[in-house]
This record gives sequence, structure tokens and C-alpha cells, in this order.
Amino acid sequence: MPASRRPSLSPERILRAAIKLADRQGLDALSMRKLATTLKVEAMSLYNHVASKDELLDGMVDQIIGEITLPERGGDWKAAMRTRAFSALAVMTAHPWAPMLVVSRINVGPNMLRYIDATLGTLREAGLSWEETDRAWNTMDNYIYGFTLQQQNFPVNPDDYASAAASYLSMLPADRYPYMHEMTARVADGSHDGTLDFGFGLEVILDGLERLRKHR
Amino acid sequence: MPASRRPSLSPERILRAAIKLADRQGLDALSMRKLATTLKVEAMSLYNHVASKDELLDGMVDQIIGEITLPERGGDWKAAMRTRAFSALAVMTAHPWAPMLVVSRINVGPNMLRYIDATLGTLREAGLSWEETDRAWNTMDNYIYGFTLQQQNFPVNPDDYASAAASYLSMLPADRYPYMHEMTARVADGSHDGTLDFGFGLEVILDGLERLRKHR
DNA sequence: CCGGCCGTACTTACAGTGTATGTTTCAACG
DNA sequence: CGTTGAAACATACACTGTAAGTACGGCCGG
Repeated sequence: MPASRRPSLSPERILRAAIKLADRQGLDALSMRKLATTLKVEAMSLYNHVASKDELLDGMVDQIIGEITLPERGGDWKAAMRTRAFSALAVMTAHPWAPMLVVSRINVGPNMLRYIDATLGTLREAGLSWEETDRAWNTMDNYIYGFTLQQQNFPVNPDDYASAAASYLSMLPADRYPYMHEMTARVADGSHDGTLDFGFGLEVILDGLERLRKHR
Repeated sequence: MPASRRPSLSPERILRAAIKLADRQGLDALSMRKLATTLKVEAMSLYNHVASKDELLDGMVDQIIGEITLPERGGDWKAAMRTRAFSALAVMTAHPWAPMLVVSRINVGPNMLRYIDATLGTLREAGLSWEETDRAWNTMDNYIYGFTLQQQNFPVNPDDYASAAASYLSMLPADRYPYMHEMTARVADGSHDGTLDFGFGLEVILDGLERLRKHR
């Protein structure tokens, strides 16, 4: 492989640039033209290396799925699932465009397959039946994707949430929406930290699964 | 030209047409021009009644959220949450474009607020603290939205799943993806019905929440 | 009865999208 | 050398949301 070939582009370089662009400017800003300009190239040149924008998006998803640390085998399955889930959360937080893409398309890239296989393996080795393994995996992942999506358009950053809640109060008349009103009021006055809590739901699910496992 | 000229359009008529179009042709097919055509009108005429496409999408979401049956107050909170969740599932299934819109934007329409308020109320009256109520609601809804999104692009309809699984097997070499391979093989030979199961995860979550409630 | 008003619908136009198609360029090989 | 073939470029098409300007027709004050 000679060093000074002409091609300045490659699928990998395009993929990296696409992820960087989406990280910085959001998924909406990721157009073939904008992506091309960041690579100092014309839009159509990209098509010599990627078949379509959809294929590019698939590649982006598989790439970042590869960043998730796989669950450890052979130890405590709950700890393994916890690690996996928080790692997924971290990756999705670092790439806010990712959850939307993950849930809006079918992904069968090698990293995705490896990720799923490791998860199934951990659950199966923990003693769940095939059916339970399938259901348990789906339950956890539905929650993870649901949470990361919700987090992605959480109105403000956590520090500003109390003051933001105060401004929402006027939209929530206490007579029509009593519970939302009080909840928001409590966030505003600081007696309830309305910030999203990934761990709560995760522990609820893990506990539920453990009971199911022991109960057989 | 027919006589009853003037107000051939109205926000409600546009909203209904938009929902019908999205139901039949998918969200991608919902463009202002196509929508206008179904109403026998030009695209720009719609803007006399809706401010923007985004506003229209918000309206669509709030409309179908209104179709969800609210949780009953005063009875068994688990039963109420179950009913609510399955009703939400049914609505999202009837309008496959909905979950994507719900999670990709902030929604504060009247139906959405009523829906959330009723949910918070039920949980609060069941004895959860404000903090627990907030967390519990989020946990359930993250799961619901995650599930309905996953269901939306489930590869095939349940009847064909076994035969489809057989054709996937070749993409899942047993040495690299042993657990996915076996899971898929079991779906193919009928010893595991790989169909998605909404109830499983829901019960896991409800059980987890109940334990939390009793434990205080 | 008539003239003006004003909301509704229409027309045109613009900047942007993904990508099909055709042309140019240039390093590497026979 | 000249030839080849891939990579980059240029043009074009059918779409998108929507800003801006125009034409129409039913209502109300004179």
C-alpha cells in the first residue's frame, strides 16, 4: 500500500467527520454538503466511499455502540447490567444524536451484534430462561433508550432547572393541573430536585428481574 | 366553483387530515404540499391556520395523547397504571408515527398536561413521595416510549417472525454471536416466540415500584 | 344599493435537502 | 510512454419548509 496515493477520503475519515459534526452541531446540521465542506470536498465525492446517507448513519450508530463497555461475564449479573447500562447512558450523552438514530432504524452492525450477544449471554448465564432473557434484555434497553431520548430534550441544564420551573408555574394552573403544579412548585422552591435520575428506574427493573430469577 | 366558498379550511380539519395522512403513509409522507393536496388546496393556504409545521406536529401529538384513557383514581394504583400503559400502547400502535414525535420534542398541550397530571395524581395518592412519584412516572413512561419505538420498526409482523428468523440465522455465525444465534434458532424452530411482550417489562416495573412503596 | 375592508386562498420564489448522471483529473501500471 | 480506472468535481432534478406578494369574494357601514 503506497503512501502517497491521491484519495484524500476514506469511509473511516468520513465516518469520523460525520460523528464530529453531529456531536458539535446536531443531527439536523449533518447534511452531505456540510459534511463534505468540513472535509474540503464536494458533496458527491462522499458517494465514492459511502453508498448513501442512510448507510452513513448506520455506520455512525455502530461506531458509537462500539464505545459501550460490554457486560462482564461470570460475575454478579446485576453489577454487569448496571455497568453496561451506565456506560450506554454515558455514550448516548456524549453523542446526543445517537438514541434517536438507534430507535428509528434497524441496526445490525458488528458492534451492535456483539453488544447484544454479550448482554444475552450475561442474562442467560445468570440463570434466566431464553424467553426471560429475551424479555429482560428488551425491558432494560427500552428503558435505556427511553431515558436517553427524554434526557436529550430535557428543557434546561440541571443547574437552571429550579429557576426554569418557576417560570413554568404560570402555565400550570393549580385548579386544572394540581399535581403538576405542586410538583413544579417543589422544584422551583428547591424541596424537590426534579433532575432526571437514571439509576432509580434501572434499580427498579433490576430488582424486578432478580425476584423473577429467584422465584423459580 | 361551489357556493359555500369561504372557510374551507380550519385548524381542526387540517389536524385531522394530517393525522390521517401520517397514519396511512407514514410521517415521512407528511409534507405541507401533500397535506394540502389531500385538502384540495395549495400548500401555503395551510399557513393561514397553522403557524408552522412544527406547531402542526405538536397539535397532532396532543390530539392522539387525548385518546389515551386516563388512569382511574381512588382504586388499585397498579391496575390504574396498567390500564393507562396498555391504552398508551394501543394508541401508539394505531398511530405509529406518534412515539417518535413524542420523544423528539417537548409537548405541553392541554391533553398532555392532563395526562401527566392524572398519572402523577394516581401515584401520589397511592402513597409515593413527590420524589418517588416523579421517578416512578418517568420510569414507566421511558419504558412505554422505548417499547413503542422498538415495536414500530420491528422487522416483520409476528406471524412471519419464525420464518424471518430462519433467514437471519446466516448473518449470525454461532462462533461469533453464540447467544444471538441460539436465540434466533429457537425463534426459527418455534421453541421460543420472539414476539415483543409489553406486559413483561411493565409488570417488572410495577412490582419494583410496589416493593418500594411497601418498604417505607 | 354600493364601496371598501379584510381574511382566505393562490402564486411565486428562495435556500436547502439527497442523490442520479456525466465529466474531468491524475497516480500507477503495462 | 500511453492506457486505465478510481476519485473528485459539476450539473441537474425532484423534493422540502416557508417568506412575500397578489387576487378574490363575502361581510358591513354608508
